[in-house]
Amino acid sequence: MDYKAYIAEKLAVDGVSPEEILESIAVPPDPTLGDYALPCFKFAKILRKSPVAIAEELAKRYETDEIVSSVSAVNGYLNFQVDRAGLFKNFRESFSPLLTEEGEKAWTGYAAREFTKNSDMGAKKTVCIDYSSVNIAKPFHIGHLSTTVIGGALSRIYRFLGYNVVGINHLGDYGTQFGKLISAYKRWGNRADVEAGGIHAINDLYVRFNSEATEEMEAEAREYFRLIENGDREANELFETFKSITLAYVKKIYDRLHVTFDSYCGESFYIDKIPAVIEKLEKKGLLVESRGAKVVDLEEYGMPPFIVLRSDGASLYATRDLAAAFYRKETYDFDKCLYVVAYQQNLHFQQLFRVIERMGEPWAKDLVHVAYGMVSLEDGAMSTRKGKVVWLEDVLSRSVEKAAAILAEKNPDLKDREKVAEQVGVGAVIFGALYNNKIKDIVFSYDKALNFDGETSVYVQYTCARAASVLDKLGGVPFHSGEGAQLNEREFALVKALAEFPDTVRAAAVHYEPSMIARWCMNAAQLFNKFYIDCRIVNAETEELRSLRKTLTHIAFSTLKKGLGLLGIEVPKEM
RNA sequence: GCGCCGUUAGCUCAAUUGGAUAGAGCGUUGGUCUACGGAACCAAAGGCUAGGGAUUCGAGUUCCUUACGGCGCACCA
Repeated sequence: MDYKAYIAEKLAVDGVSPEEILESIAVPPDPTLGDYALPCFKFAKILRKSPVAIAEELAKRYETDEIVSSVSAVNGYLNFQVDRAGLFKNFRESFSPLLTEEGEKAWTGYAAREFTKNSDMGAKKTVCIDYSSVNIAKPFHIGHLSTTVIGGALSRIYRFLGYNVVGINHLGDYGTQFGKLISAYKRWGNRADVEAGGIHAINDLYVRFNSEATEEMEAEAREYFRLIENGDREANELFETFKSITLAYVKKIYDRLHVTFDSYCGESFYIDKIPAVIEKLEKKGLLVESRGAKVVDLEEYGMPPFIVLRSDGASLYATRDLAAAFYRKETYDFDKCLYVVAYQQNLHFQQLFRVIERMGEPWAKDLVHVAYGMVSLEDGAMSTRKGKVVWLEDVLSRSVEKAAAILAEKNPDLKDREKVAEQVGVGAVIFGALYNNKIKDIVFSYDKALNFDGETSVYVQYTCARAASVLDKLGGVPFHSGEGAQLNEREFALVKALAEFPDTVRAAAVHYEPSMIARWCMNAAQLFNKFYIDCRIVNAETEELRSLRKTLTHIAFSTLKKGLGLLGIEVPKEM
């Protein structure tokens, strides 16, 4: 039920289009004013009457019914009160798949009726999401968290909306740093140490190379990189070893964060696809020589030139991104391609998109840089070389340890304690990374990352555990039919918040902003707790009330669980 | 120097396309347990939305400007 559309349909203002009326309908800040409102100020000029008079006149003309129960004019606003029984009926109807099916099946049914129809989103459209994009031979530090969890959340959100999602991990697997690594390995490393020490042993070799490198060693590194490129067997075997160690390592982290990828095509994958792109650029006459390099001029956009080939003829990161964009368009025929990369690279992506636009590709408009803020430490920027770095695995394990300790104290008899500690501890880290607008910079501190108080996933999970516990006790109580329900303030507020779930999911997708879902979870959980404190559920005064509240509790539990699930956070039944 | 982004309560942050009295959490102070999980709930205090100007019936939100902070600006990724 779209209340705004329903209200707008019954309103007519001379000289104002129905669309404009619909667009103007808003939600009042204070629910006691009404559920929806039409500000009449902008009509004043057209009608040459005061907004107050217009609102009063419209109020007089509007006929209330079983859907909109009352209308009032207040200070130039036309306020509408929705009939509560009717609201509950609609609410119950839209969430009905959750009452008849279980688990994923229920949500498939829900998505089919809520998202797929009457919408230009979803259905059969493909969205590519480039995120996480780890570097081979480098451990996962706290700076990689945002792209991974934002990208992971967007993947789930778009999939829920009915899109075909292609998650791409654009591996950093190409460049002279791998020559350096091989050089360092040959100098100081051996197979046994690397296999035992894993990714950190490899990283140590790389760090050592950088701190001790001489002219001669640099030359050697360049030679090793050349060997990799030319297909030298030993060099490539070594590289593959480093790659497989890295992938096995990040896989464990991805499992804990609940993110998955459909493609691990990294930079090296695009090397042989570069010539075709260069040719295309040349055909369009876009490639010009400047200071020995081949560039695309972007002066008309007020941007520095986009360097395609270095003066020695080698490709750059940007070249590979260009080739990757074409490859993805050809392979997946995406409707949208997202790059979840820190705002540091704003200019790079603006340039990339403009170059593709200048090449005459209409899909240039479908490329989106989903930029997010940077992470620093309390004493300044992170630096791998100076050892000023926070590894994600340490953050996760400390958070899980803390969760385990609290569980041991609060719920010593809990079964699956380890599993629950993992869900709570990892959840808190993910939620912390997704709760604020993504563009905000983050100063990392363990205090904040491991915070379980206040606006955290732990609060939402606890809310769910309470709800689940109540639902257990309600066993055979049937769900409410939806007819003639009387709602008190607490119930009404909760219903309204839960009913906003689909709009929130859509908005999160439109704005590429998972925090909107995190905020929704928090708000809904708060309202559930208020409801829970004030309203008896198991021992409700009447059968009717008991089934009404069970229905509310069930939908609240399921939706909160789904909301957190979209963010990559699991919900234990008990904690 | 040029460009992009940010600045909201003591702290960390919210605030649909411009809408009514700018909201949460943490911290502080004071309350609520013989009802379903106190990791909870209720209440109080706390604001010239960085400064100035403009547009508008109306601006935290749009435009201009200043300050402060972050990021970027030719062969790194």
